[in-house]
Amino acid sequence: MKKKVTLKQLAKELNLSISTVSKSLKNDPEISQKTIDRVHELANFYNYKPNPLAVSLKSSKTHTIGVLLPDILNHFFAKTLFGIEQEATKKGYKIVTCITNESYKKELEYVEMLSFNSVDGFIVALSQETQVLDKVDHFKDLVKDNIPVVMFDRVSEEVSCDKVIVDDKKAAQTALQHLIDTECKQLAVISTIPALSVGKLRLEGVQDAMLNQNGVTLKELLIQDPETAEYAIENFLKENEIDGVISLDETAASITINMAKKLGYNIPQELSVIGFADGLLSKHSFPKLSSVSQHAESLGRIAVESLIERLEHNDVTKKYIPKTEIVKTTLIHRESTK
Amino acid sequence: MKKKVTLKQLAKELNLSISTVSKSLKNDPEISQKTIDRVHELANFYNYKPNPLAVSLKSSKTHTIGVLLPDILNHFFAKTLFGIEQEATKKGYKIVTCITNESYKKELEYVEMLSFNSVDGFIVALSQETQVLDKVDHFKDLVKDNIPVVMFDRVSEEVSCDKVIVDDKKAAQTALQHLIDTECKQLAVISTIPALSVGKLRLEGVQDAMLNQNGVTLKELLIQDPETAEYAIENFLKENEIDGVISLDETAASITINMAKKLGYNIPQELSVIGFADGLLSKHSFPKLSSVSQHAESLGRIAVESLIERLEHNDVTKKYIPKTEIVKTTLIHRESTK
DNA sequence: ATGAAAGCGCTAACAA
DNA sequence: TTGTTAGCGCTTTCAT
Repeated sequence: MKKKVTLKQLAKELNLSISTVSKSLKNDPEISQKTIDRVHELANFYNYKPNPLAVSLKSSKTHTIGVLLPDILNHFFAKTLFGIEQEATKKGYKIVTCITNESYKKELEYVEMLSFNSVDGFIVALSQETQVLDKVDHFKDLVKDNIPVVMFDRVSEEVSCDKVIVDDKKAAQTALQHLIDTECKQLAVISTIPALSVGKLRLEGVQDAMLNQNGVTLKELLIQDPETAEYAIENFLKENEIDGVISLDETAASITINMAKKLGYNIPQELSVIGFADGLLSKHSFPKLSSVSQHAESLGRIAVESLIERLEHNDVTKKYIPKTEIVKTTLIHRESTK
Repeated sequence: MKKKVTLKQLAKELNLSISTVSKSLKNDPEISQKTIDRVHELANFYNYKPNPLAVSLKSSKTHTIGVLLPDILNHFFAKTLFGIEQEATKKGYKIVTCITNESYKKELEYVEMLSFNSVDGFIVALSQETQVLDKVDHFKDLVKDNIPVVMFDRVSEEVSCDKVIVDDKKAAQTALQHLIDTECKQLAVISTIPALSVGKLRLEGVQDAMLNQNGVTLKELLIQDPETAEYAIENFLKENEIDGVISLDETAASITINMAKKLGYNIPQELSVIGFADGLLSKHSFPKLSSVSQHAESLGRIAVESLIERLEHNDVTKKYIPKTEIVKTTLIHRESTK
């Protein structure tokens, strides 16, 4: 850690007291312009910057945000992190990034570690295990202690905090409708994330969209263990006559395309595929995947905005009313649908 | 930021002085066992944890590492971050992640921002712009100020610090040899990263490997602007008779496979493709890409180990001798080569 | 065996 | 207009 000029040294060199220097640096009107100028000159000369540790210790603010991500190798969360980092930097905040690796225990540990004087607030996407076990007391505690939390994408109903989500249900409906509009009749929905909140919502959306359809059938393939996805999808395609697939996650989408090609399907003429994907796979698959974009970067940006809003303008006298922002999805028509 | 029990409060409740409590918590032998026990009991009861800000202010150590990454959307760096985060957490360090977005200016700003009392050391992969401009004074300054820096993957010769790299040159040779061993005669090397240090090394490796070959030809396609890659590669494949491609980066590899299929090539029977790739694309392409794995996670882990070694055991009396670790690559034979 | 006091660098109420 | 002082929470030296 680099040691630098302190107020003390400036004060000594200028024959002033520390507090005068401190005030001058803030252009306090009770200091004479002449002194202010002298101080600024020397401060610039030494490239003085206040020691953030001391400022934090004094003010009980770290200007740091704790970011909890389930999986950085997932392109969606990588994009999200990108958005978070950009926006946080722009607003003068640092971020401490923690990767929970889908583990409840790690998530808990990180929250405990950071909540003690390390960060001003949290931005979180819940780990899979946390969602499955539905144990969110660690976040409830934060809220109780008045530490702002913003959840995004993978959220929990039970925690009363700001949330930023995508309208997964509606997006799934739109995607399914797109298949139907392009003359697909024998549909299938494939998911490798049936346990996640977003996975459930998307599935619901698909099921809802089927309610008012005539002459269209829907089969479901829900895969619990992603390791077995390739095998499961290949078999599924062999054993069922399908002309349109909606994949609820990027892995499912990518494997579906590849297996379909392997089995000799012509895409999209014989089989349309549409997927939820914000990643590279949709762009680099062949044919390129038509997909529902979740605007990951925006999600991250908005999460930061909400958090900083709470951090800097939270009126303690008022009742805390959590708000949920819903980011619109976009249907991107590429080459895998008609 | 959560406020918690302080030494002061414990001291008051126990009718002891602050310093006695502090010492007890450290099991200082000059304190009676009885007192030590009393203190520990109350401390546990309140789940006391020392305020990291105060400790840092006092010790001039933050136990935080600044991580500078050019691009988090690049799967290689995401993996690298994963390794860094894991190892750092294991060793009790936090990381502050900054994404330079391949920009020299952002890199410079981040270094300035973090080097003042925010982090103990840096782990860096240089931004593309920094490498192109070859402006690395900001890192030289850090080294001069005795702030440990570890560079990985994208490194600079001019900065005398620890480095962790992959033997890109040798890896490229091995990859090319693999093509030759499997009867490819009309080779091509394709790159979308000719400006990066790693891009250059890999190209050199390929060129070197050609020196002793008979009856084998090599064509080169170096693409400066990734946006044009698709078009460039498609044309290149149309206009040249090629039976083996080595792609120096994942984008090139993925596009090559897709364009080749589009043009009706049978992979790997008519055209073998091997690439540098640590990402999803190699696993999700079809056929699956044979590739050189760079062991991104290990790279990250080793970088953290080196840095912490410097941080905690650096003997200031000794001369600083920077060391470079070379991580072995592995050839992963999947389906795109014979 | 325990405690007082100084100091890390800063802010801010109060004094001069 | 400038300076003194106390305090944020902790460590550590030096009394007691």
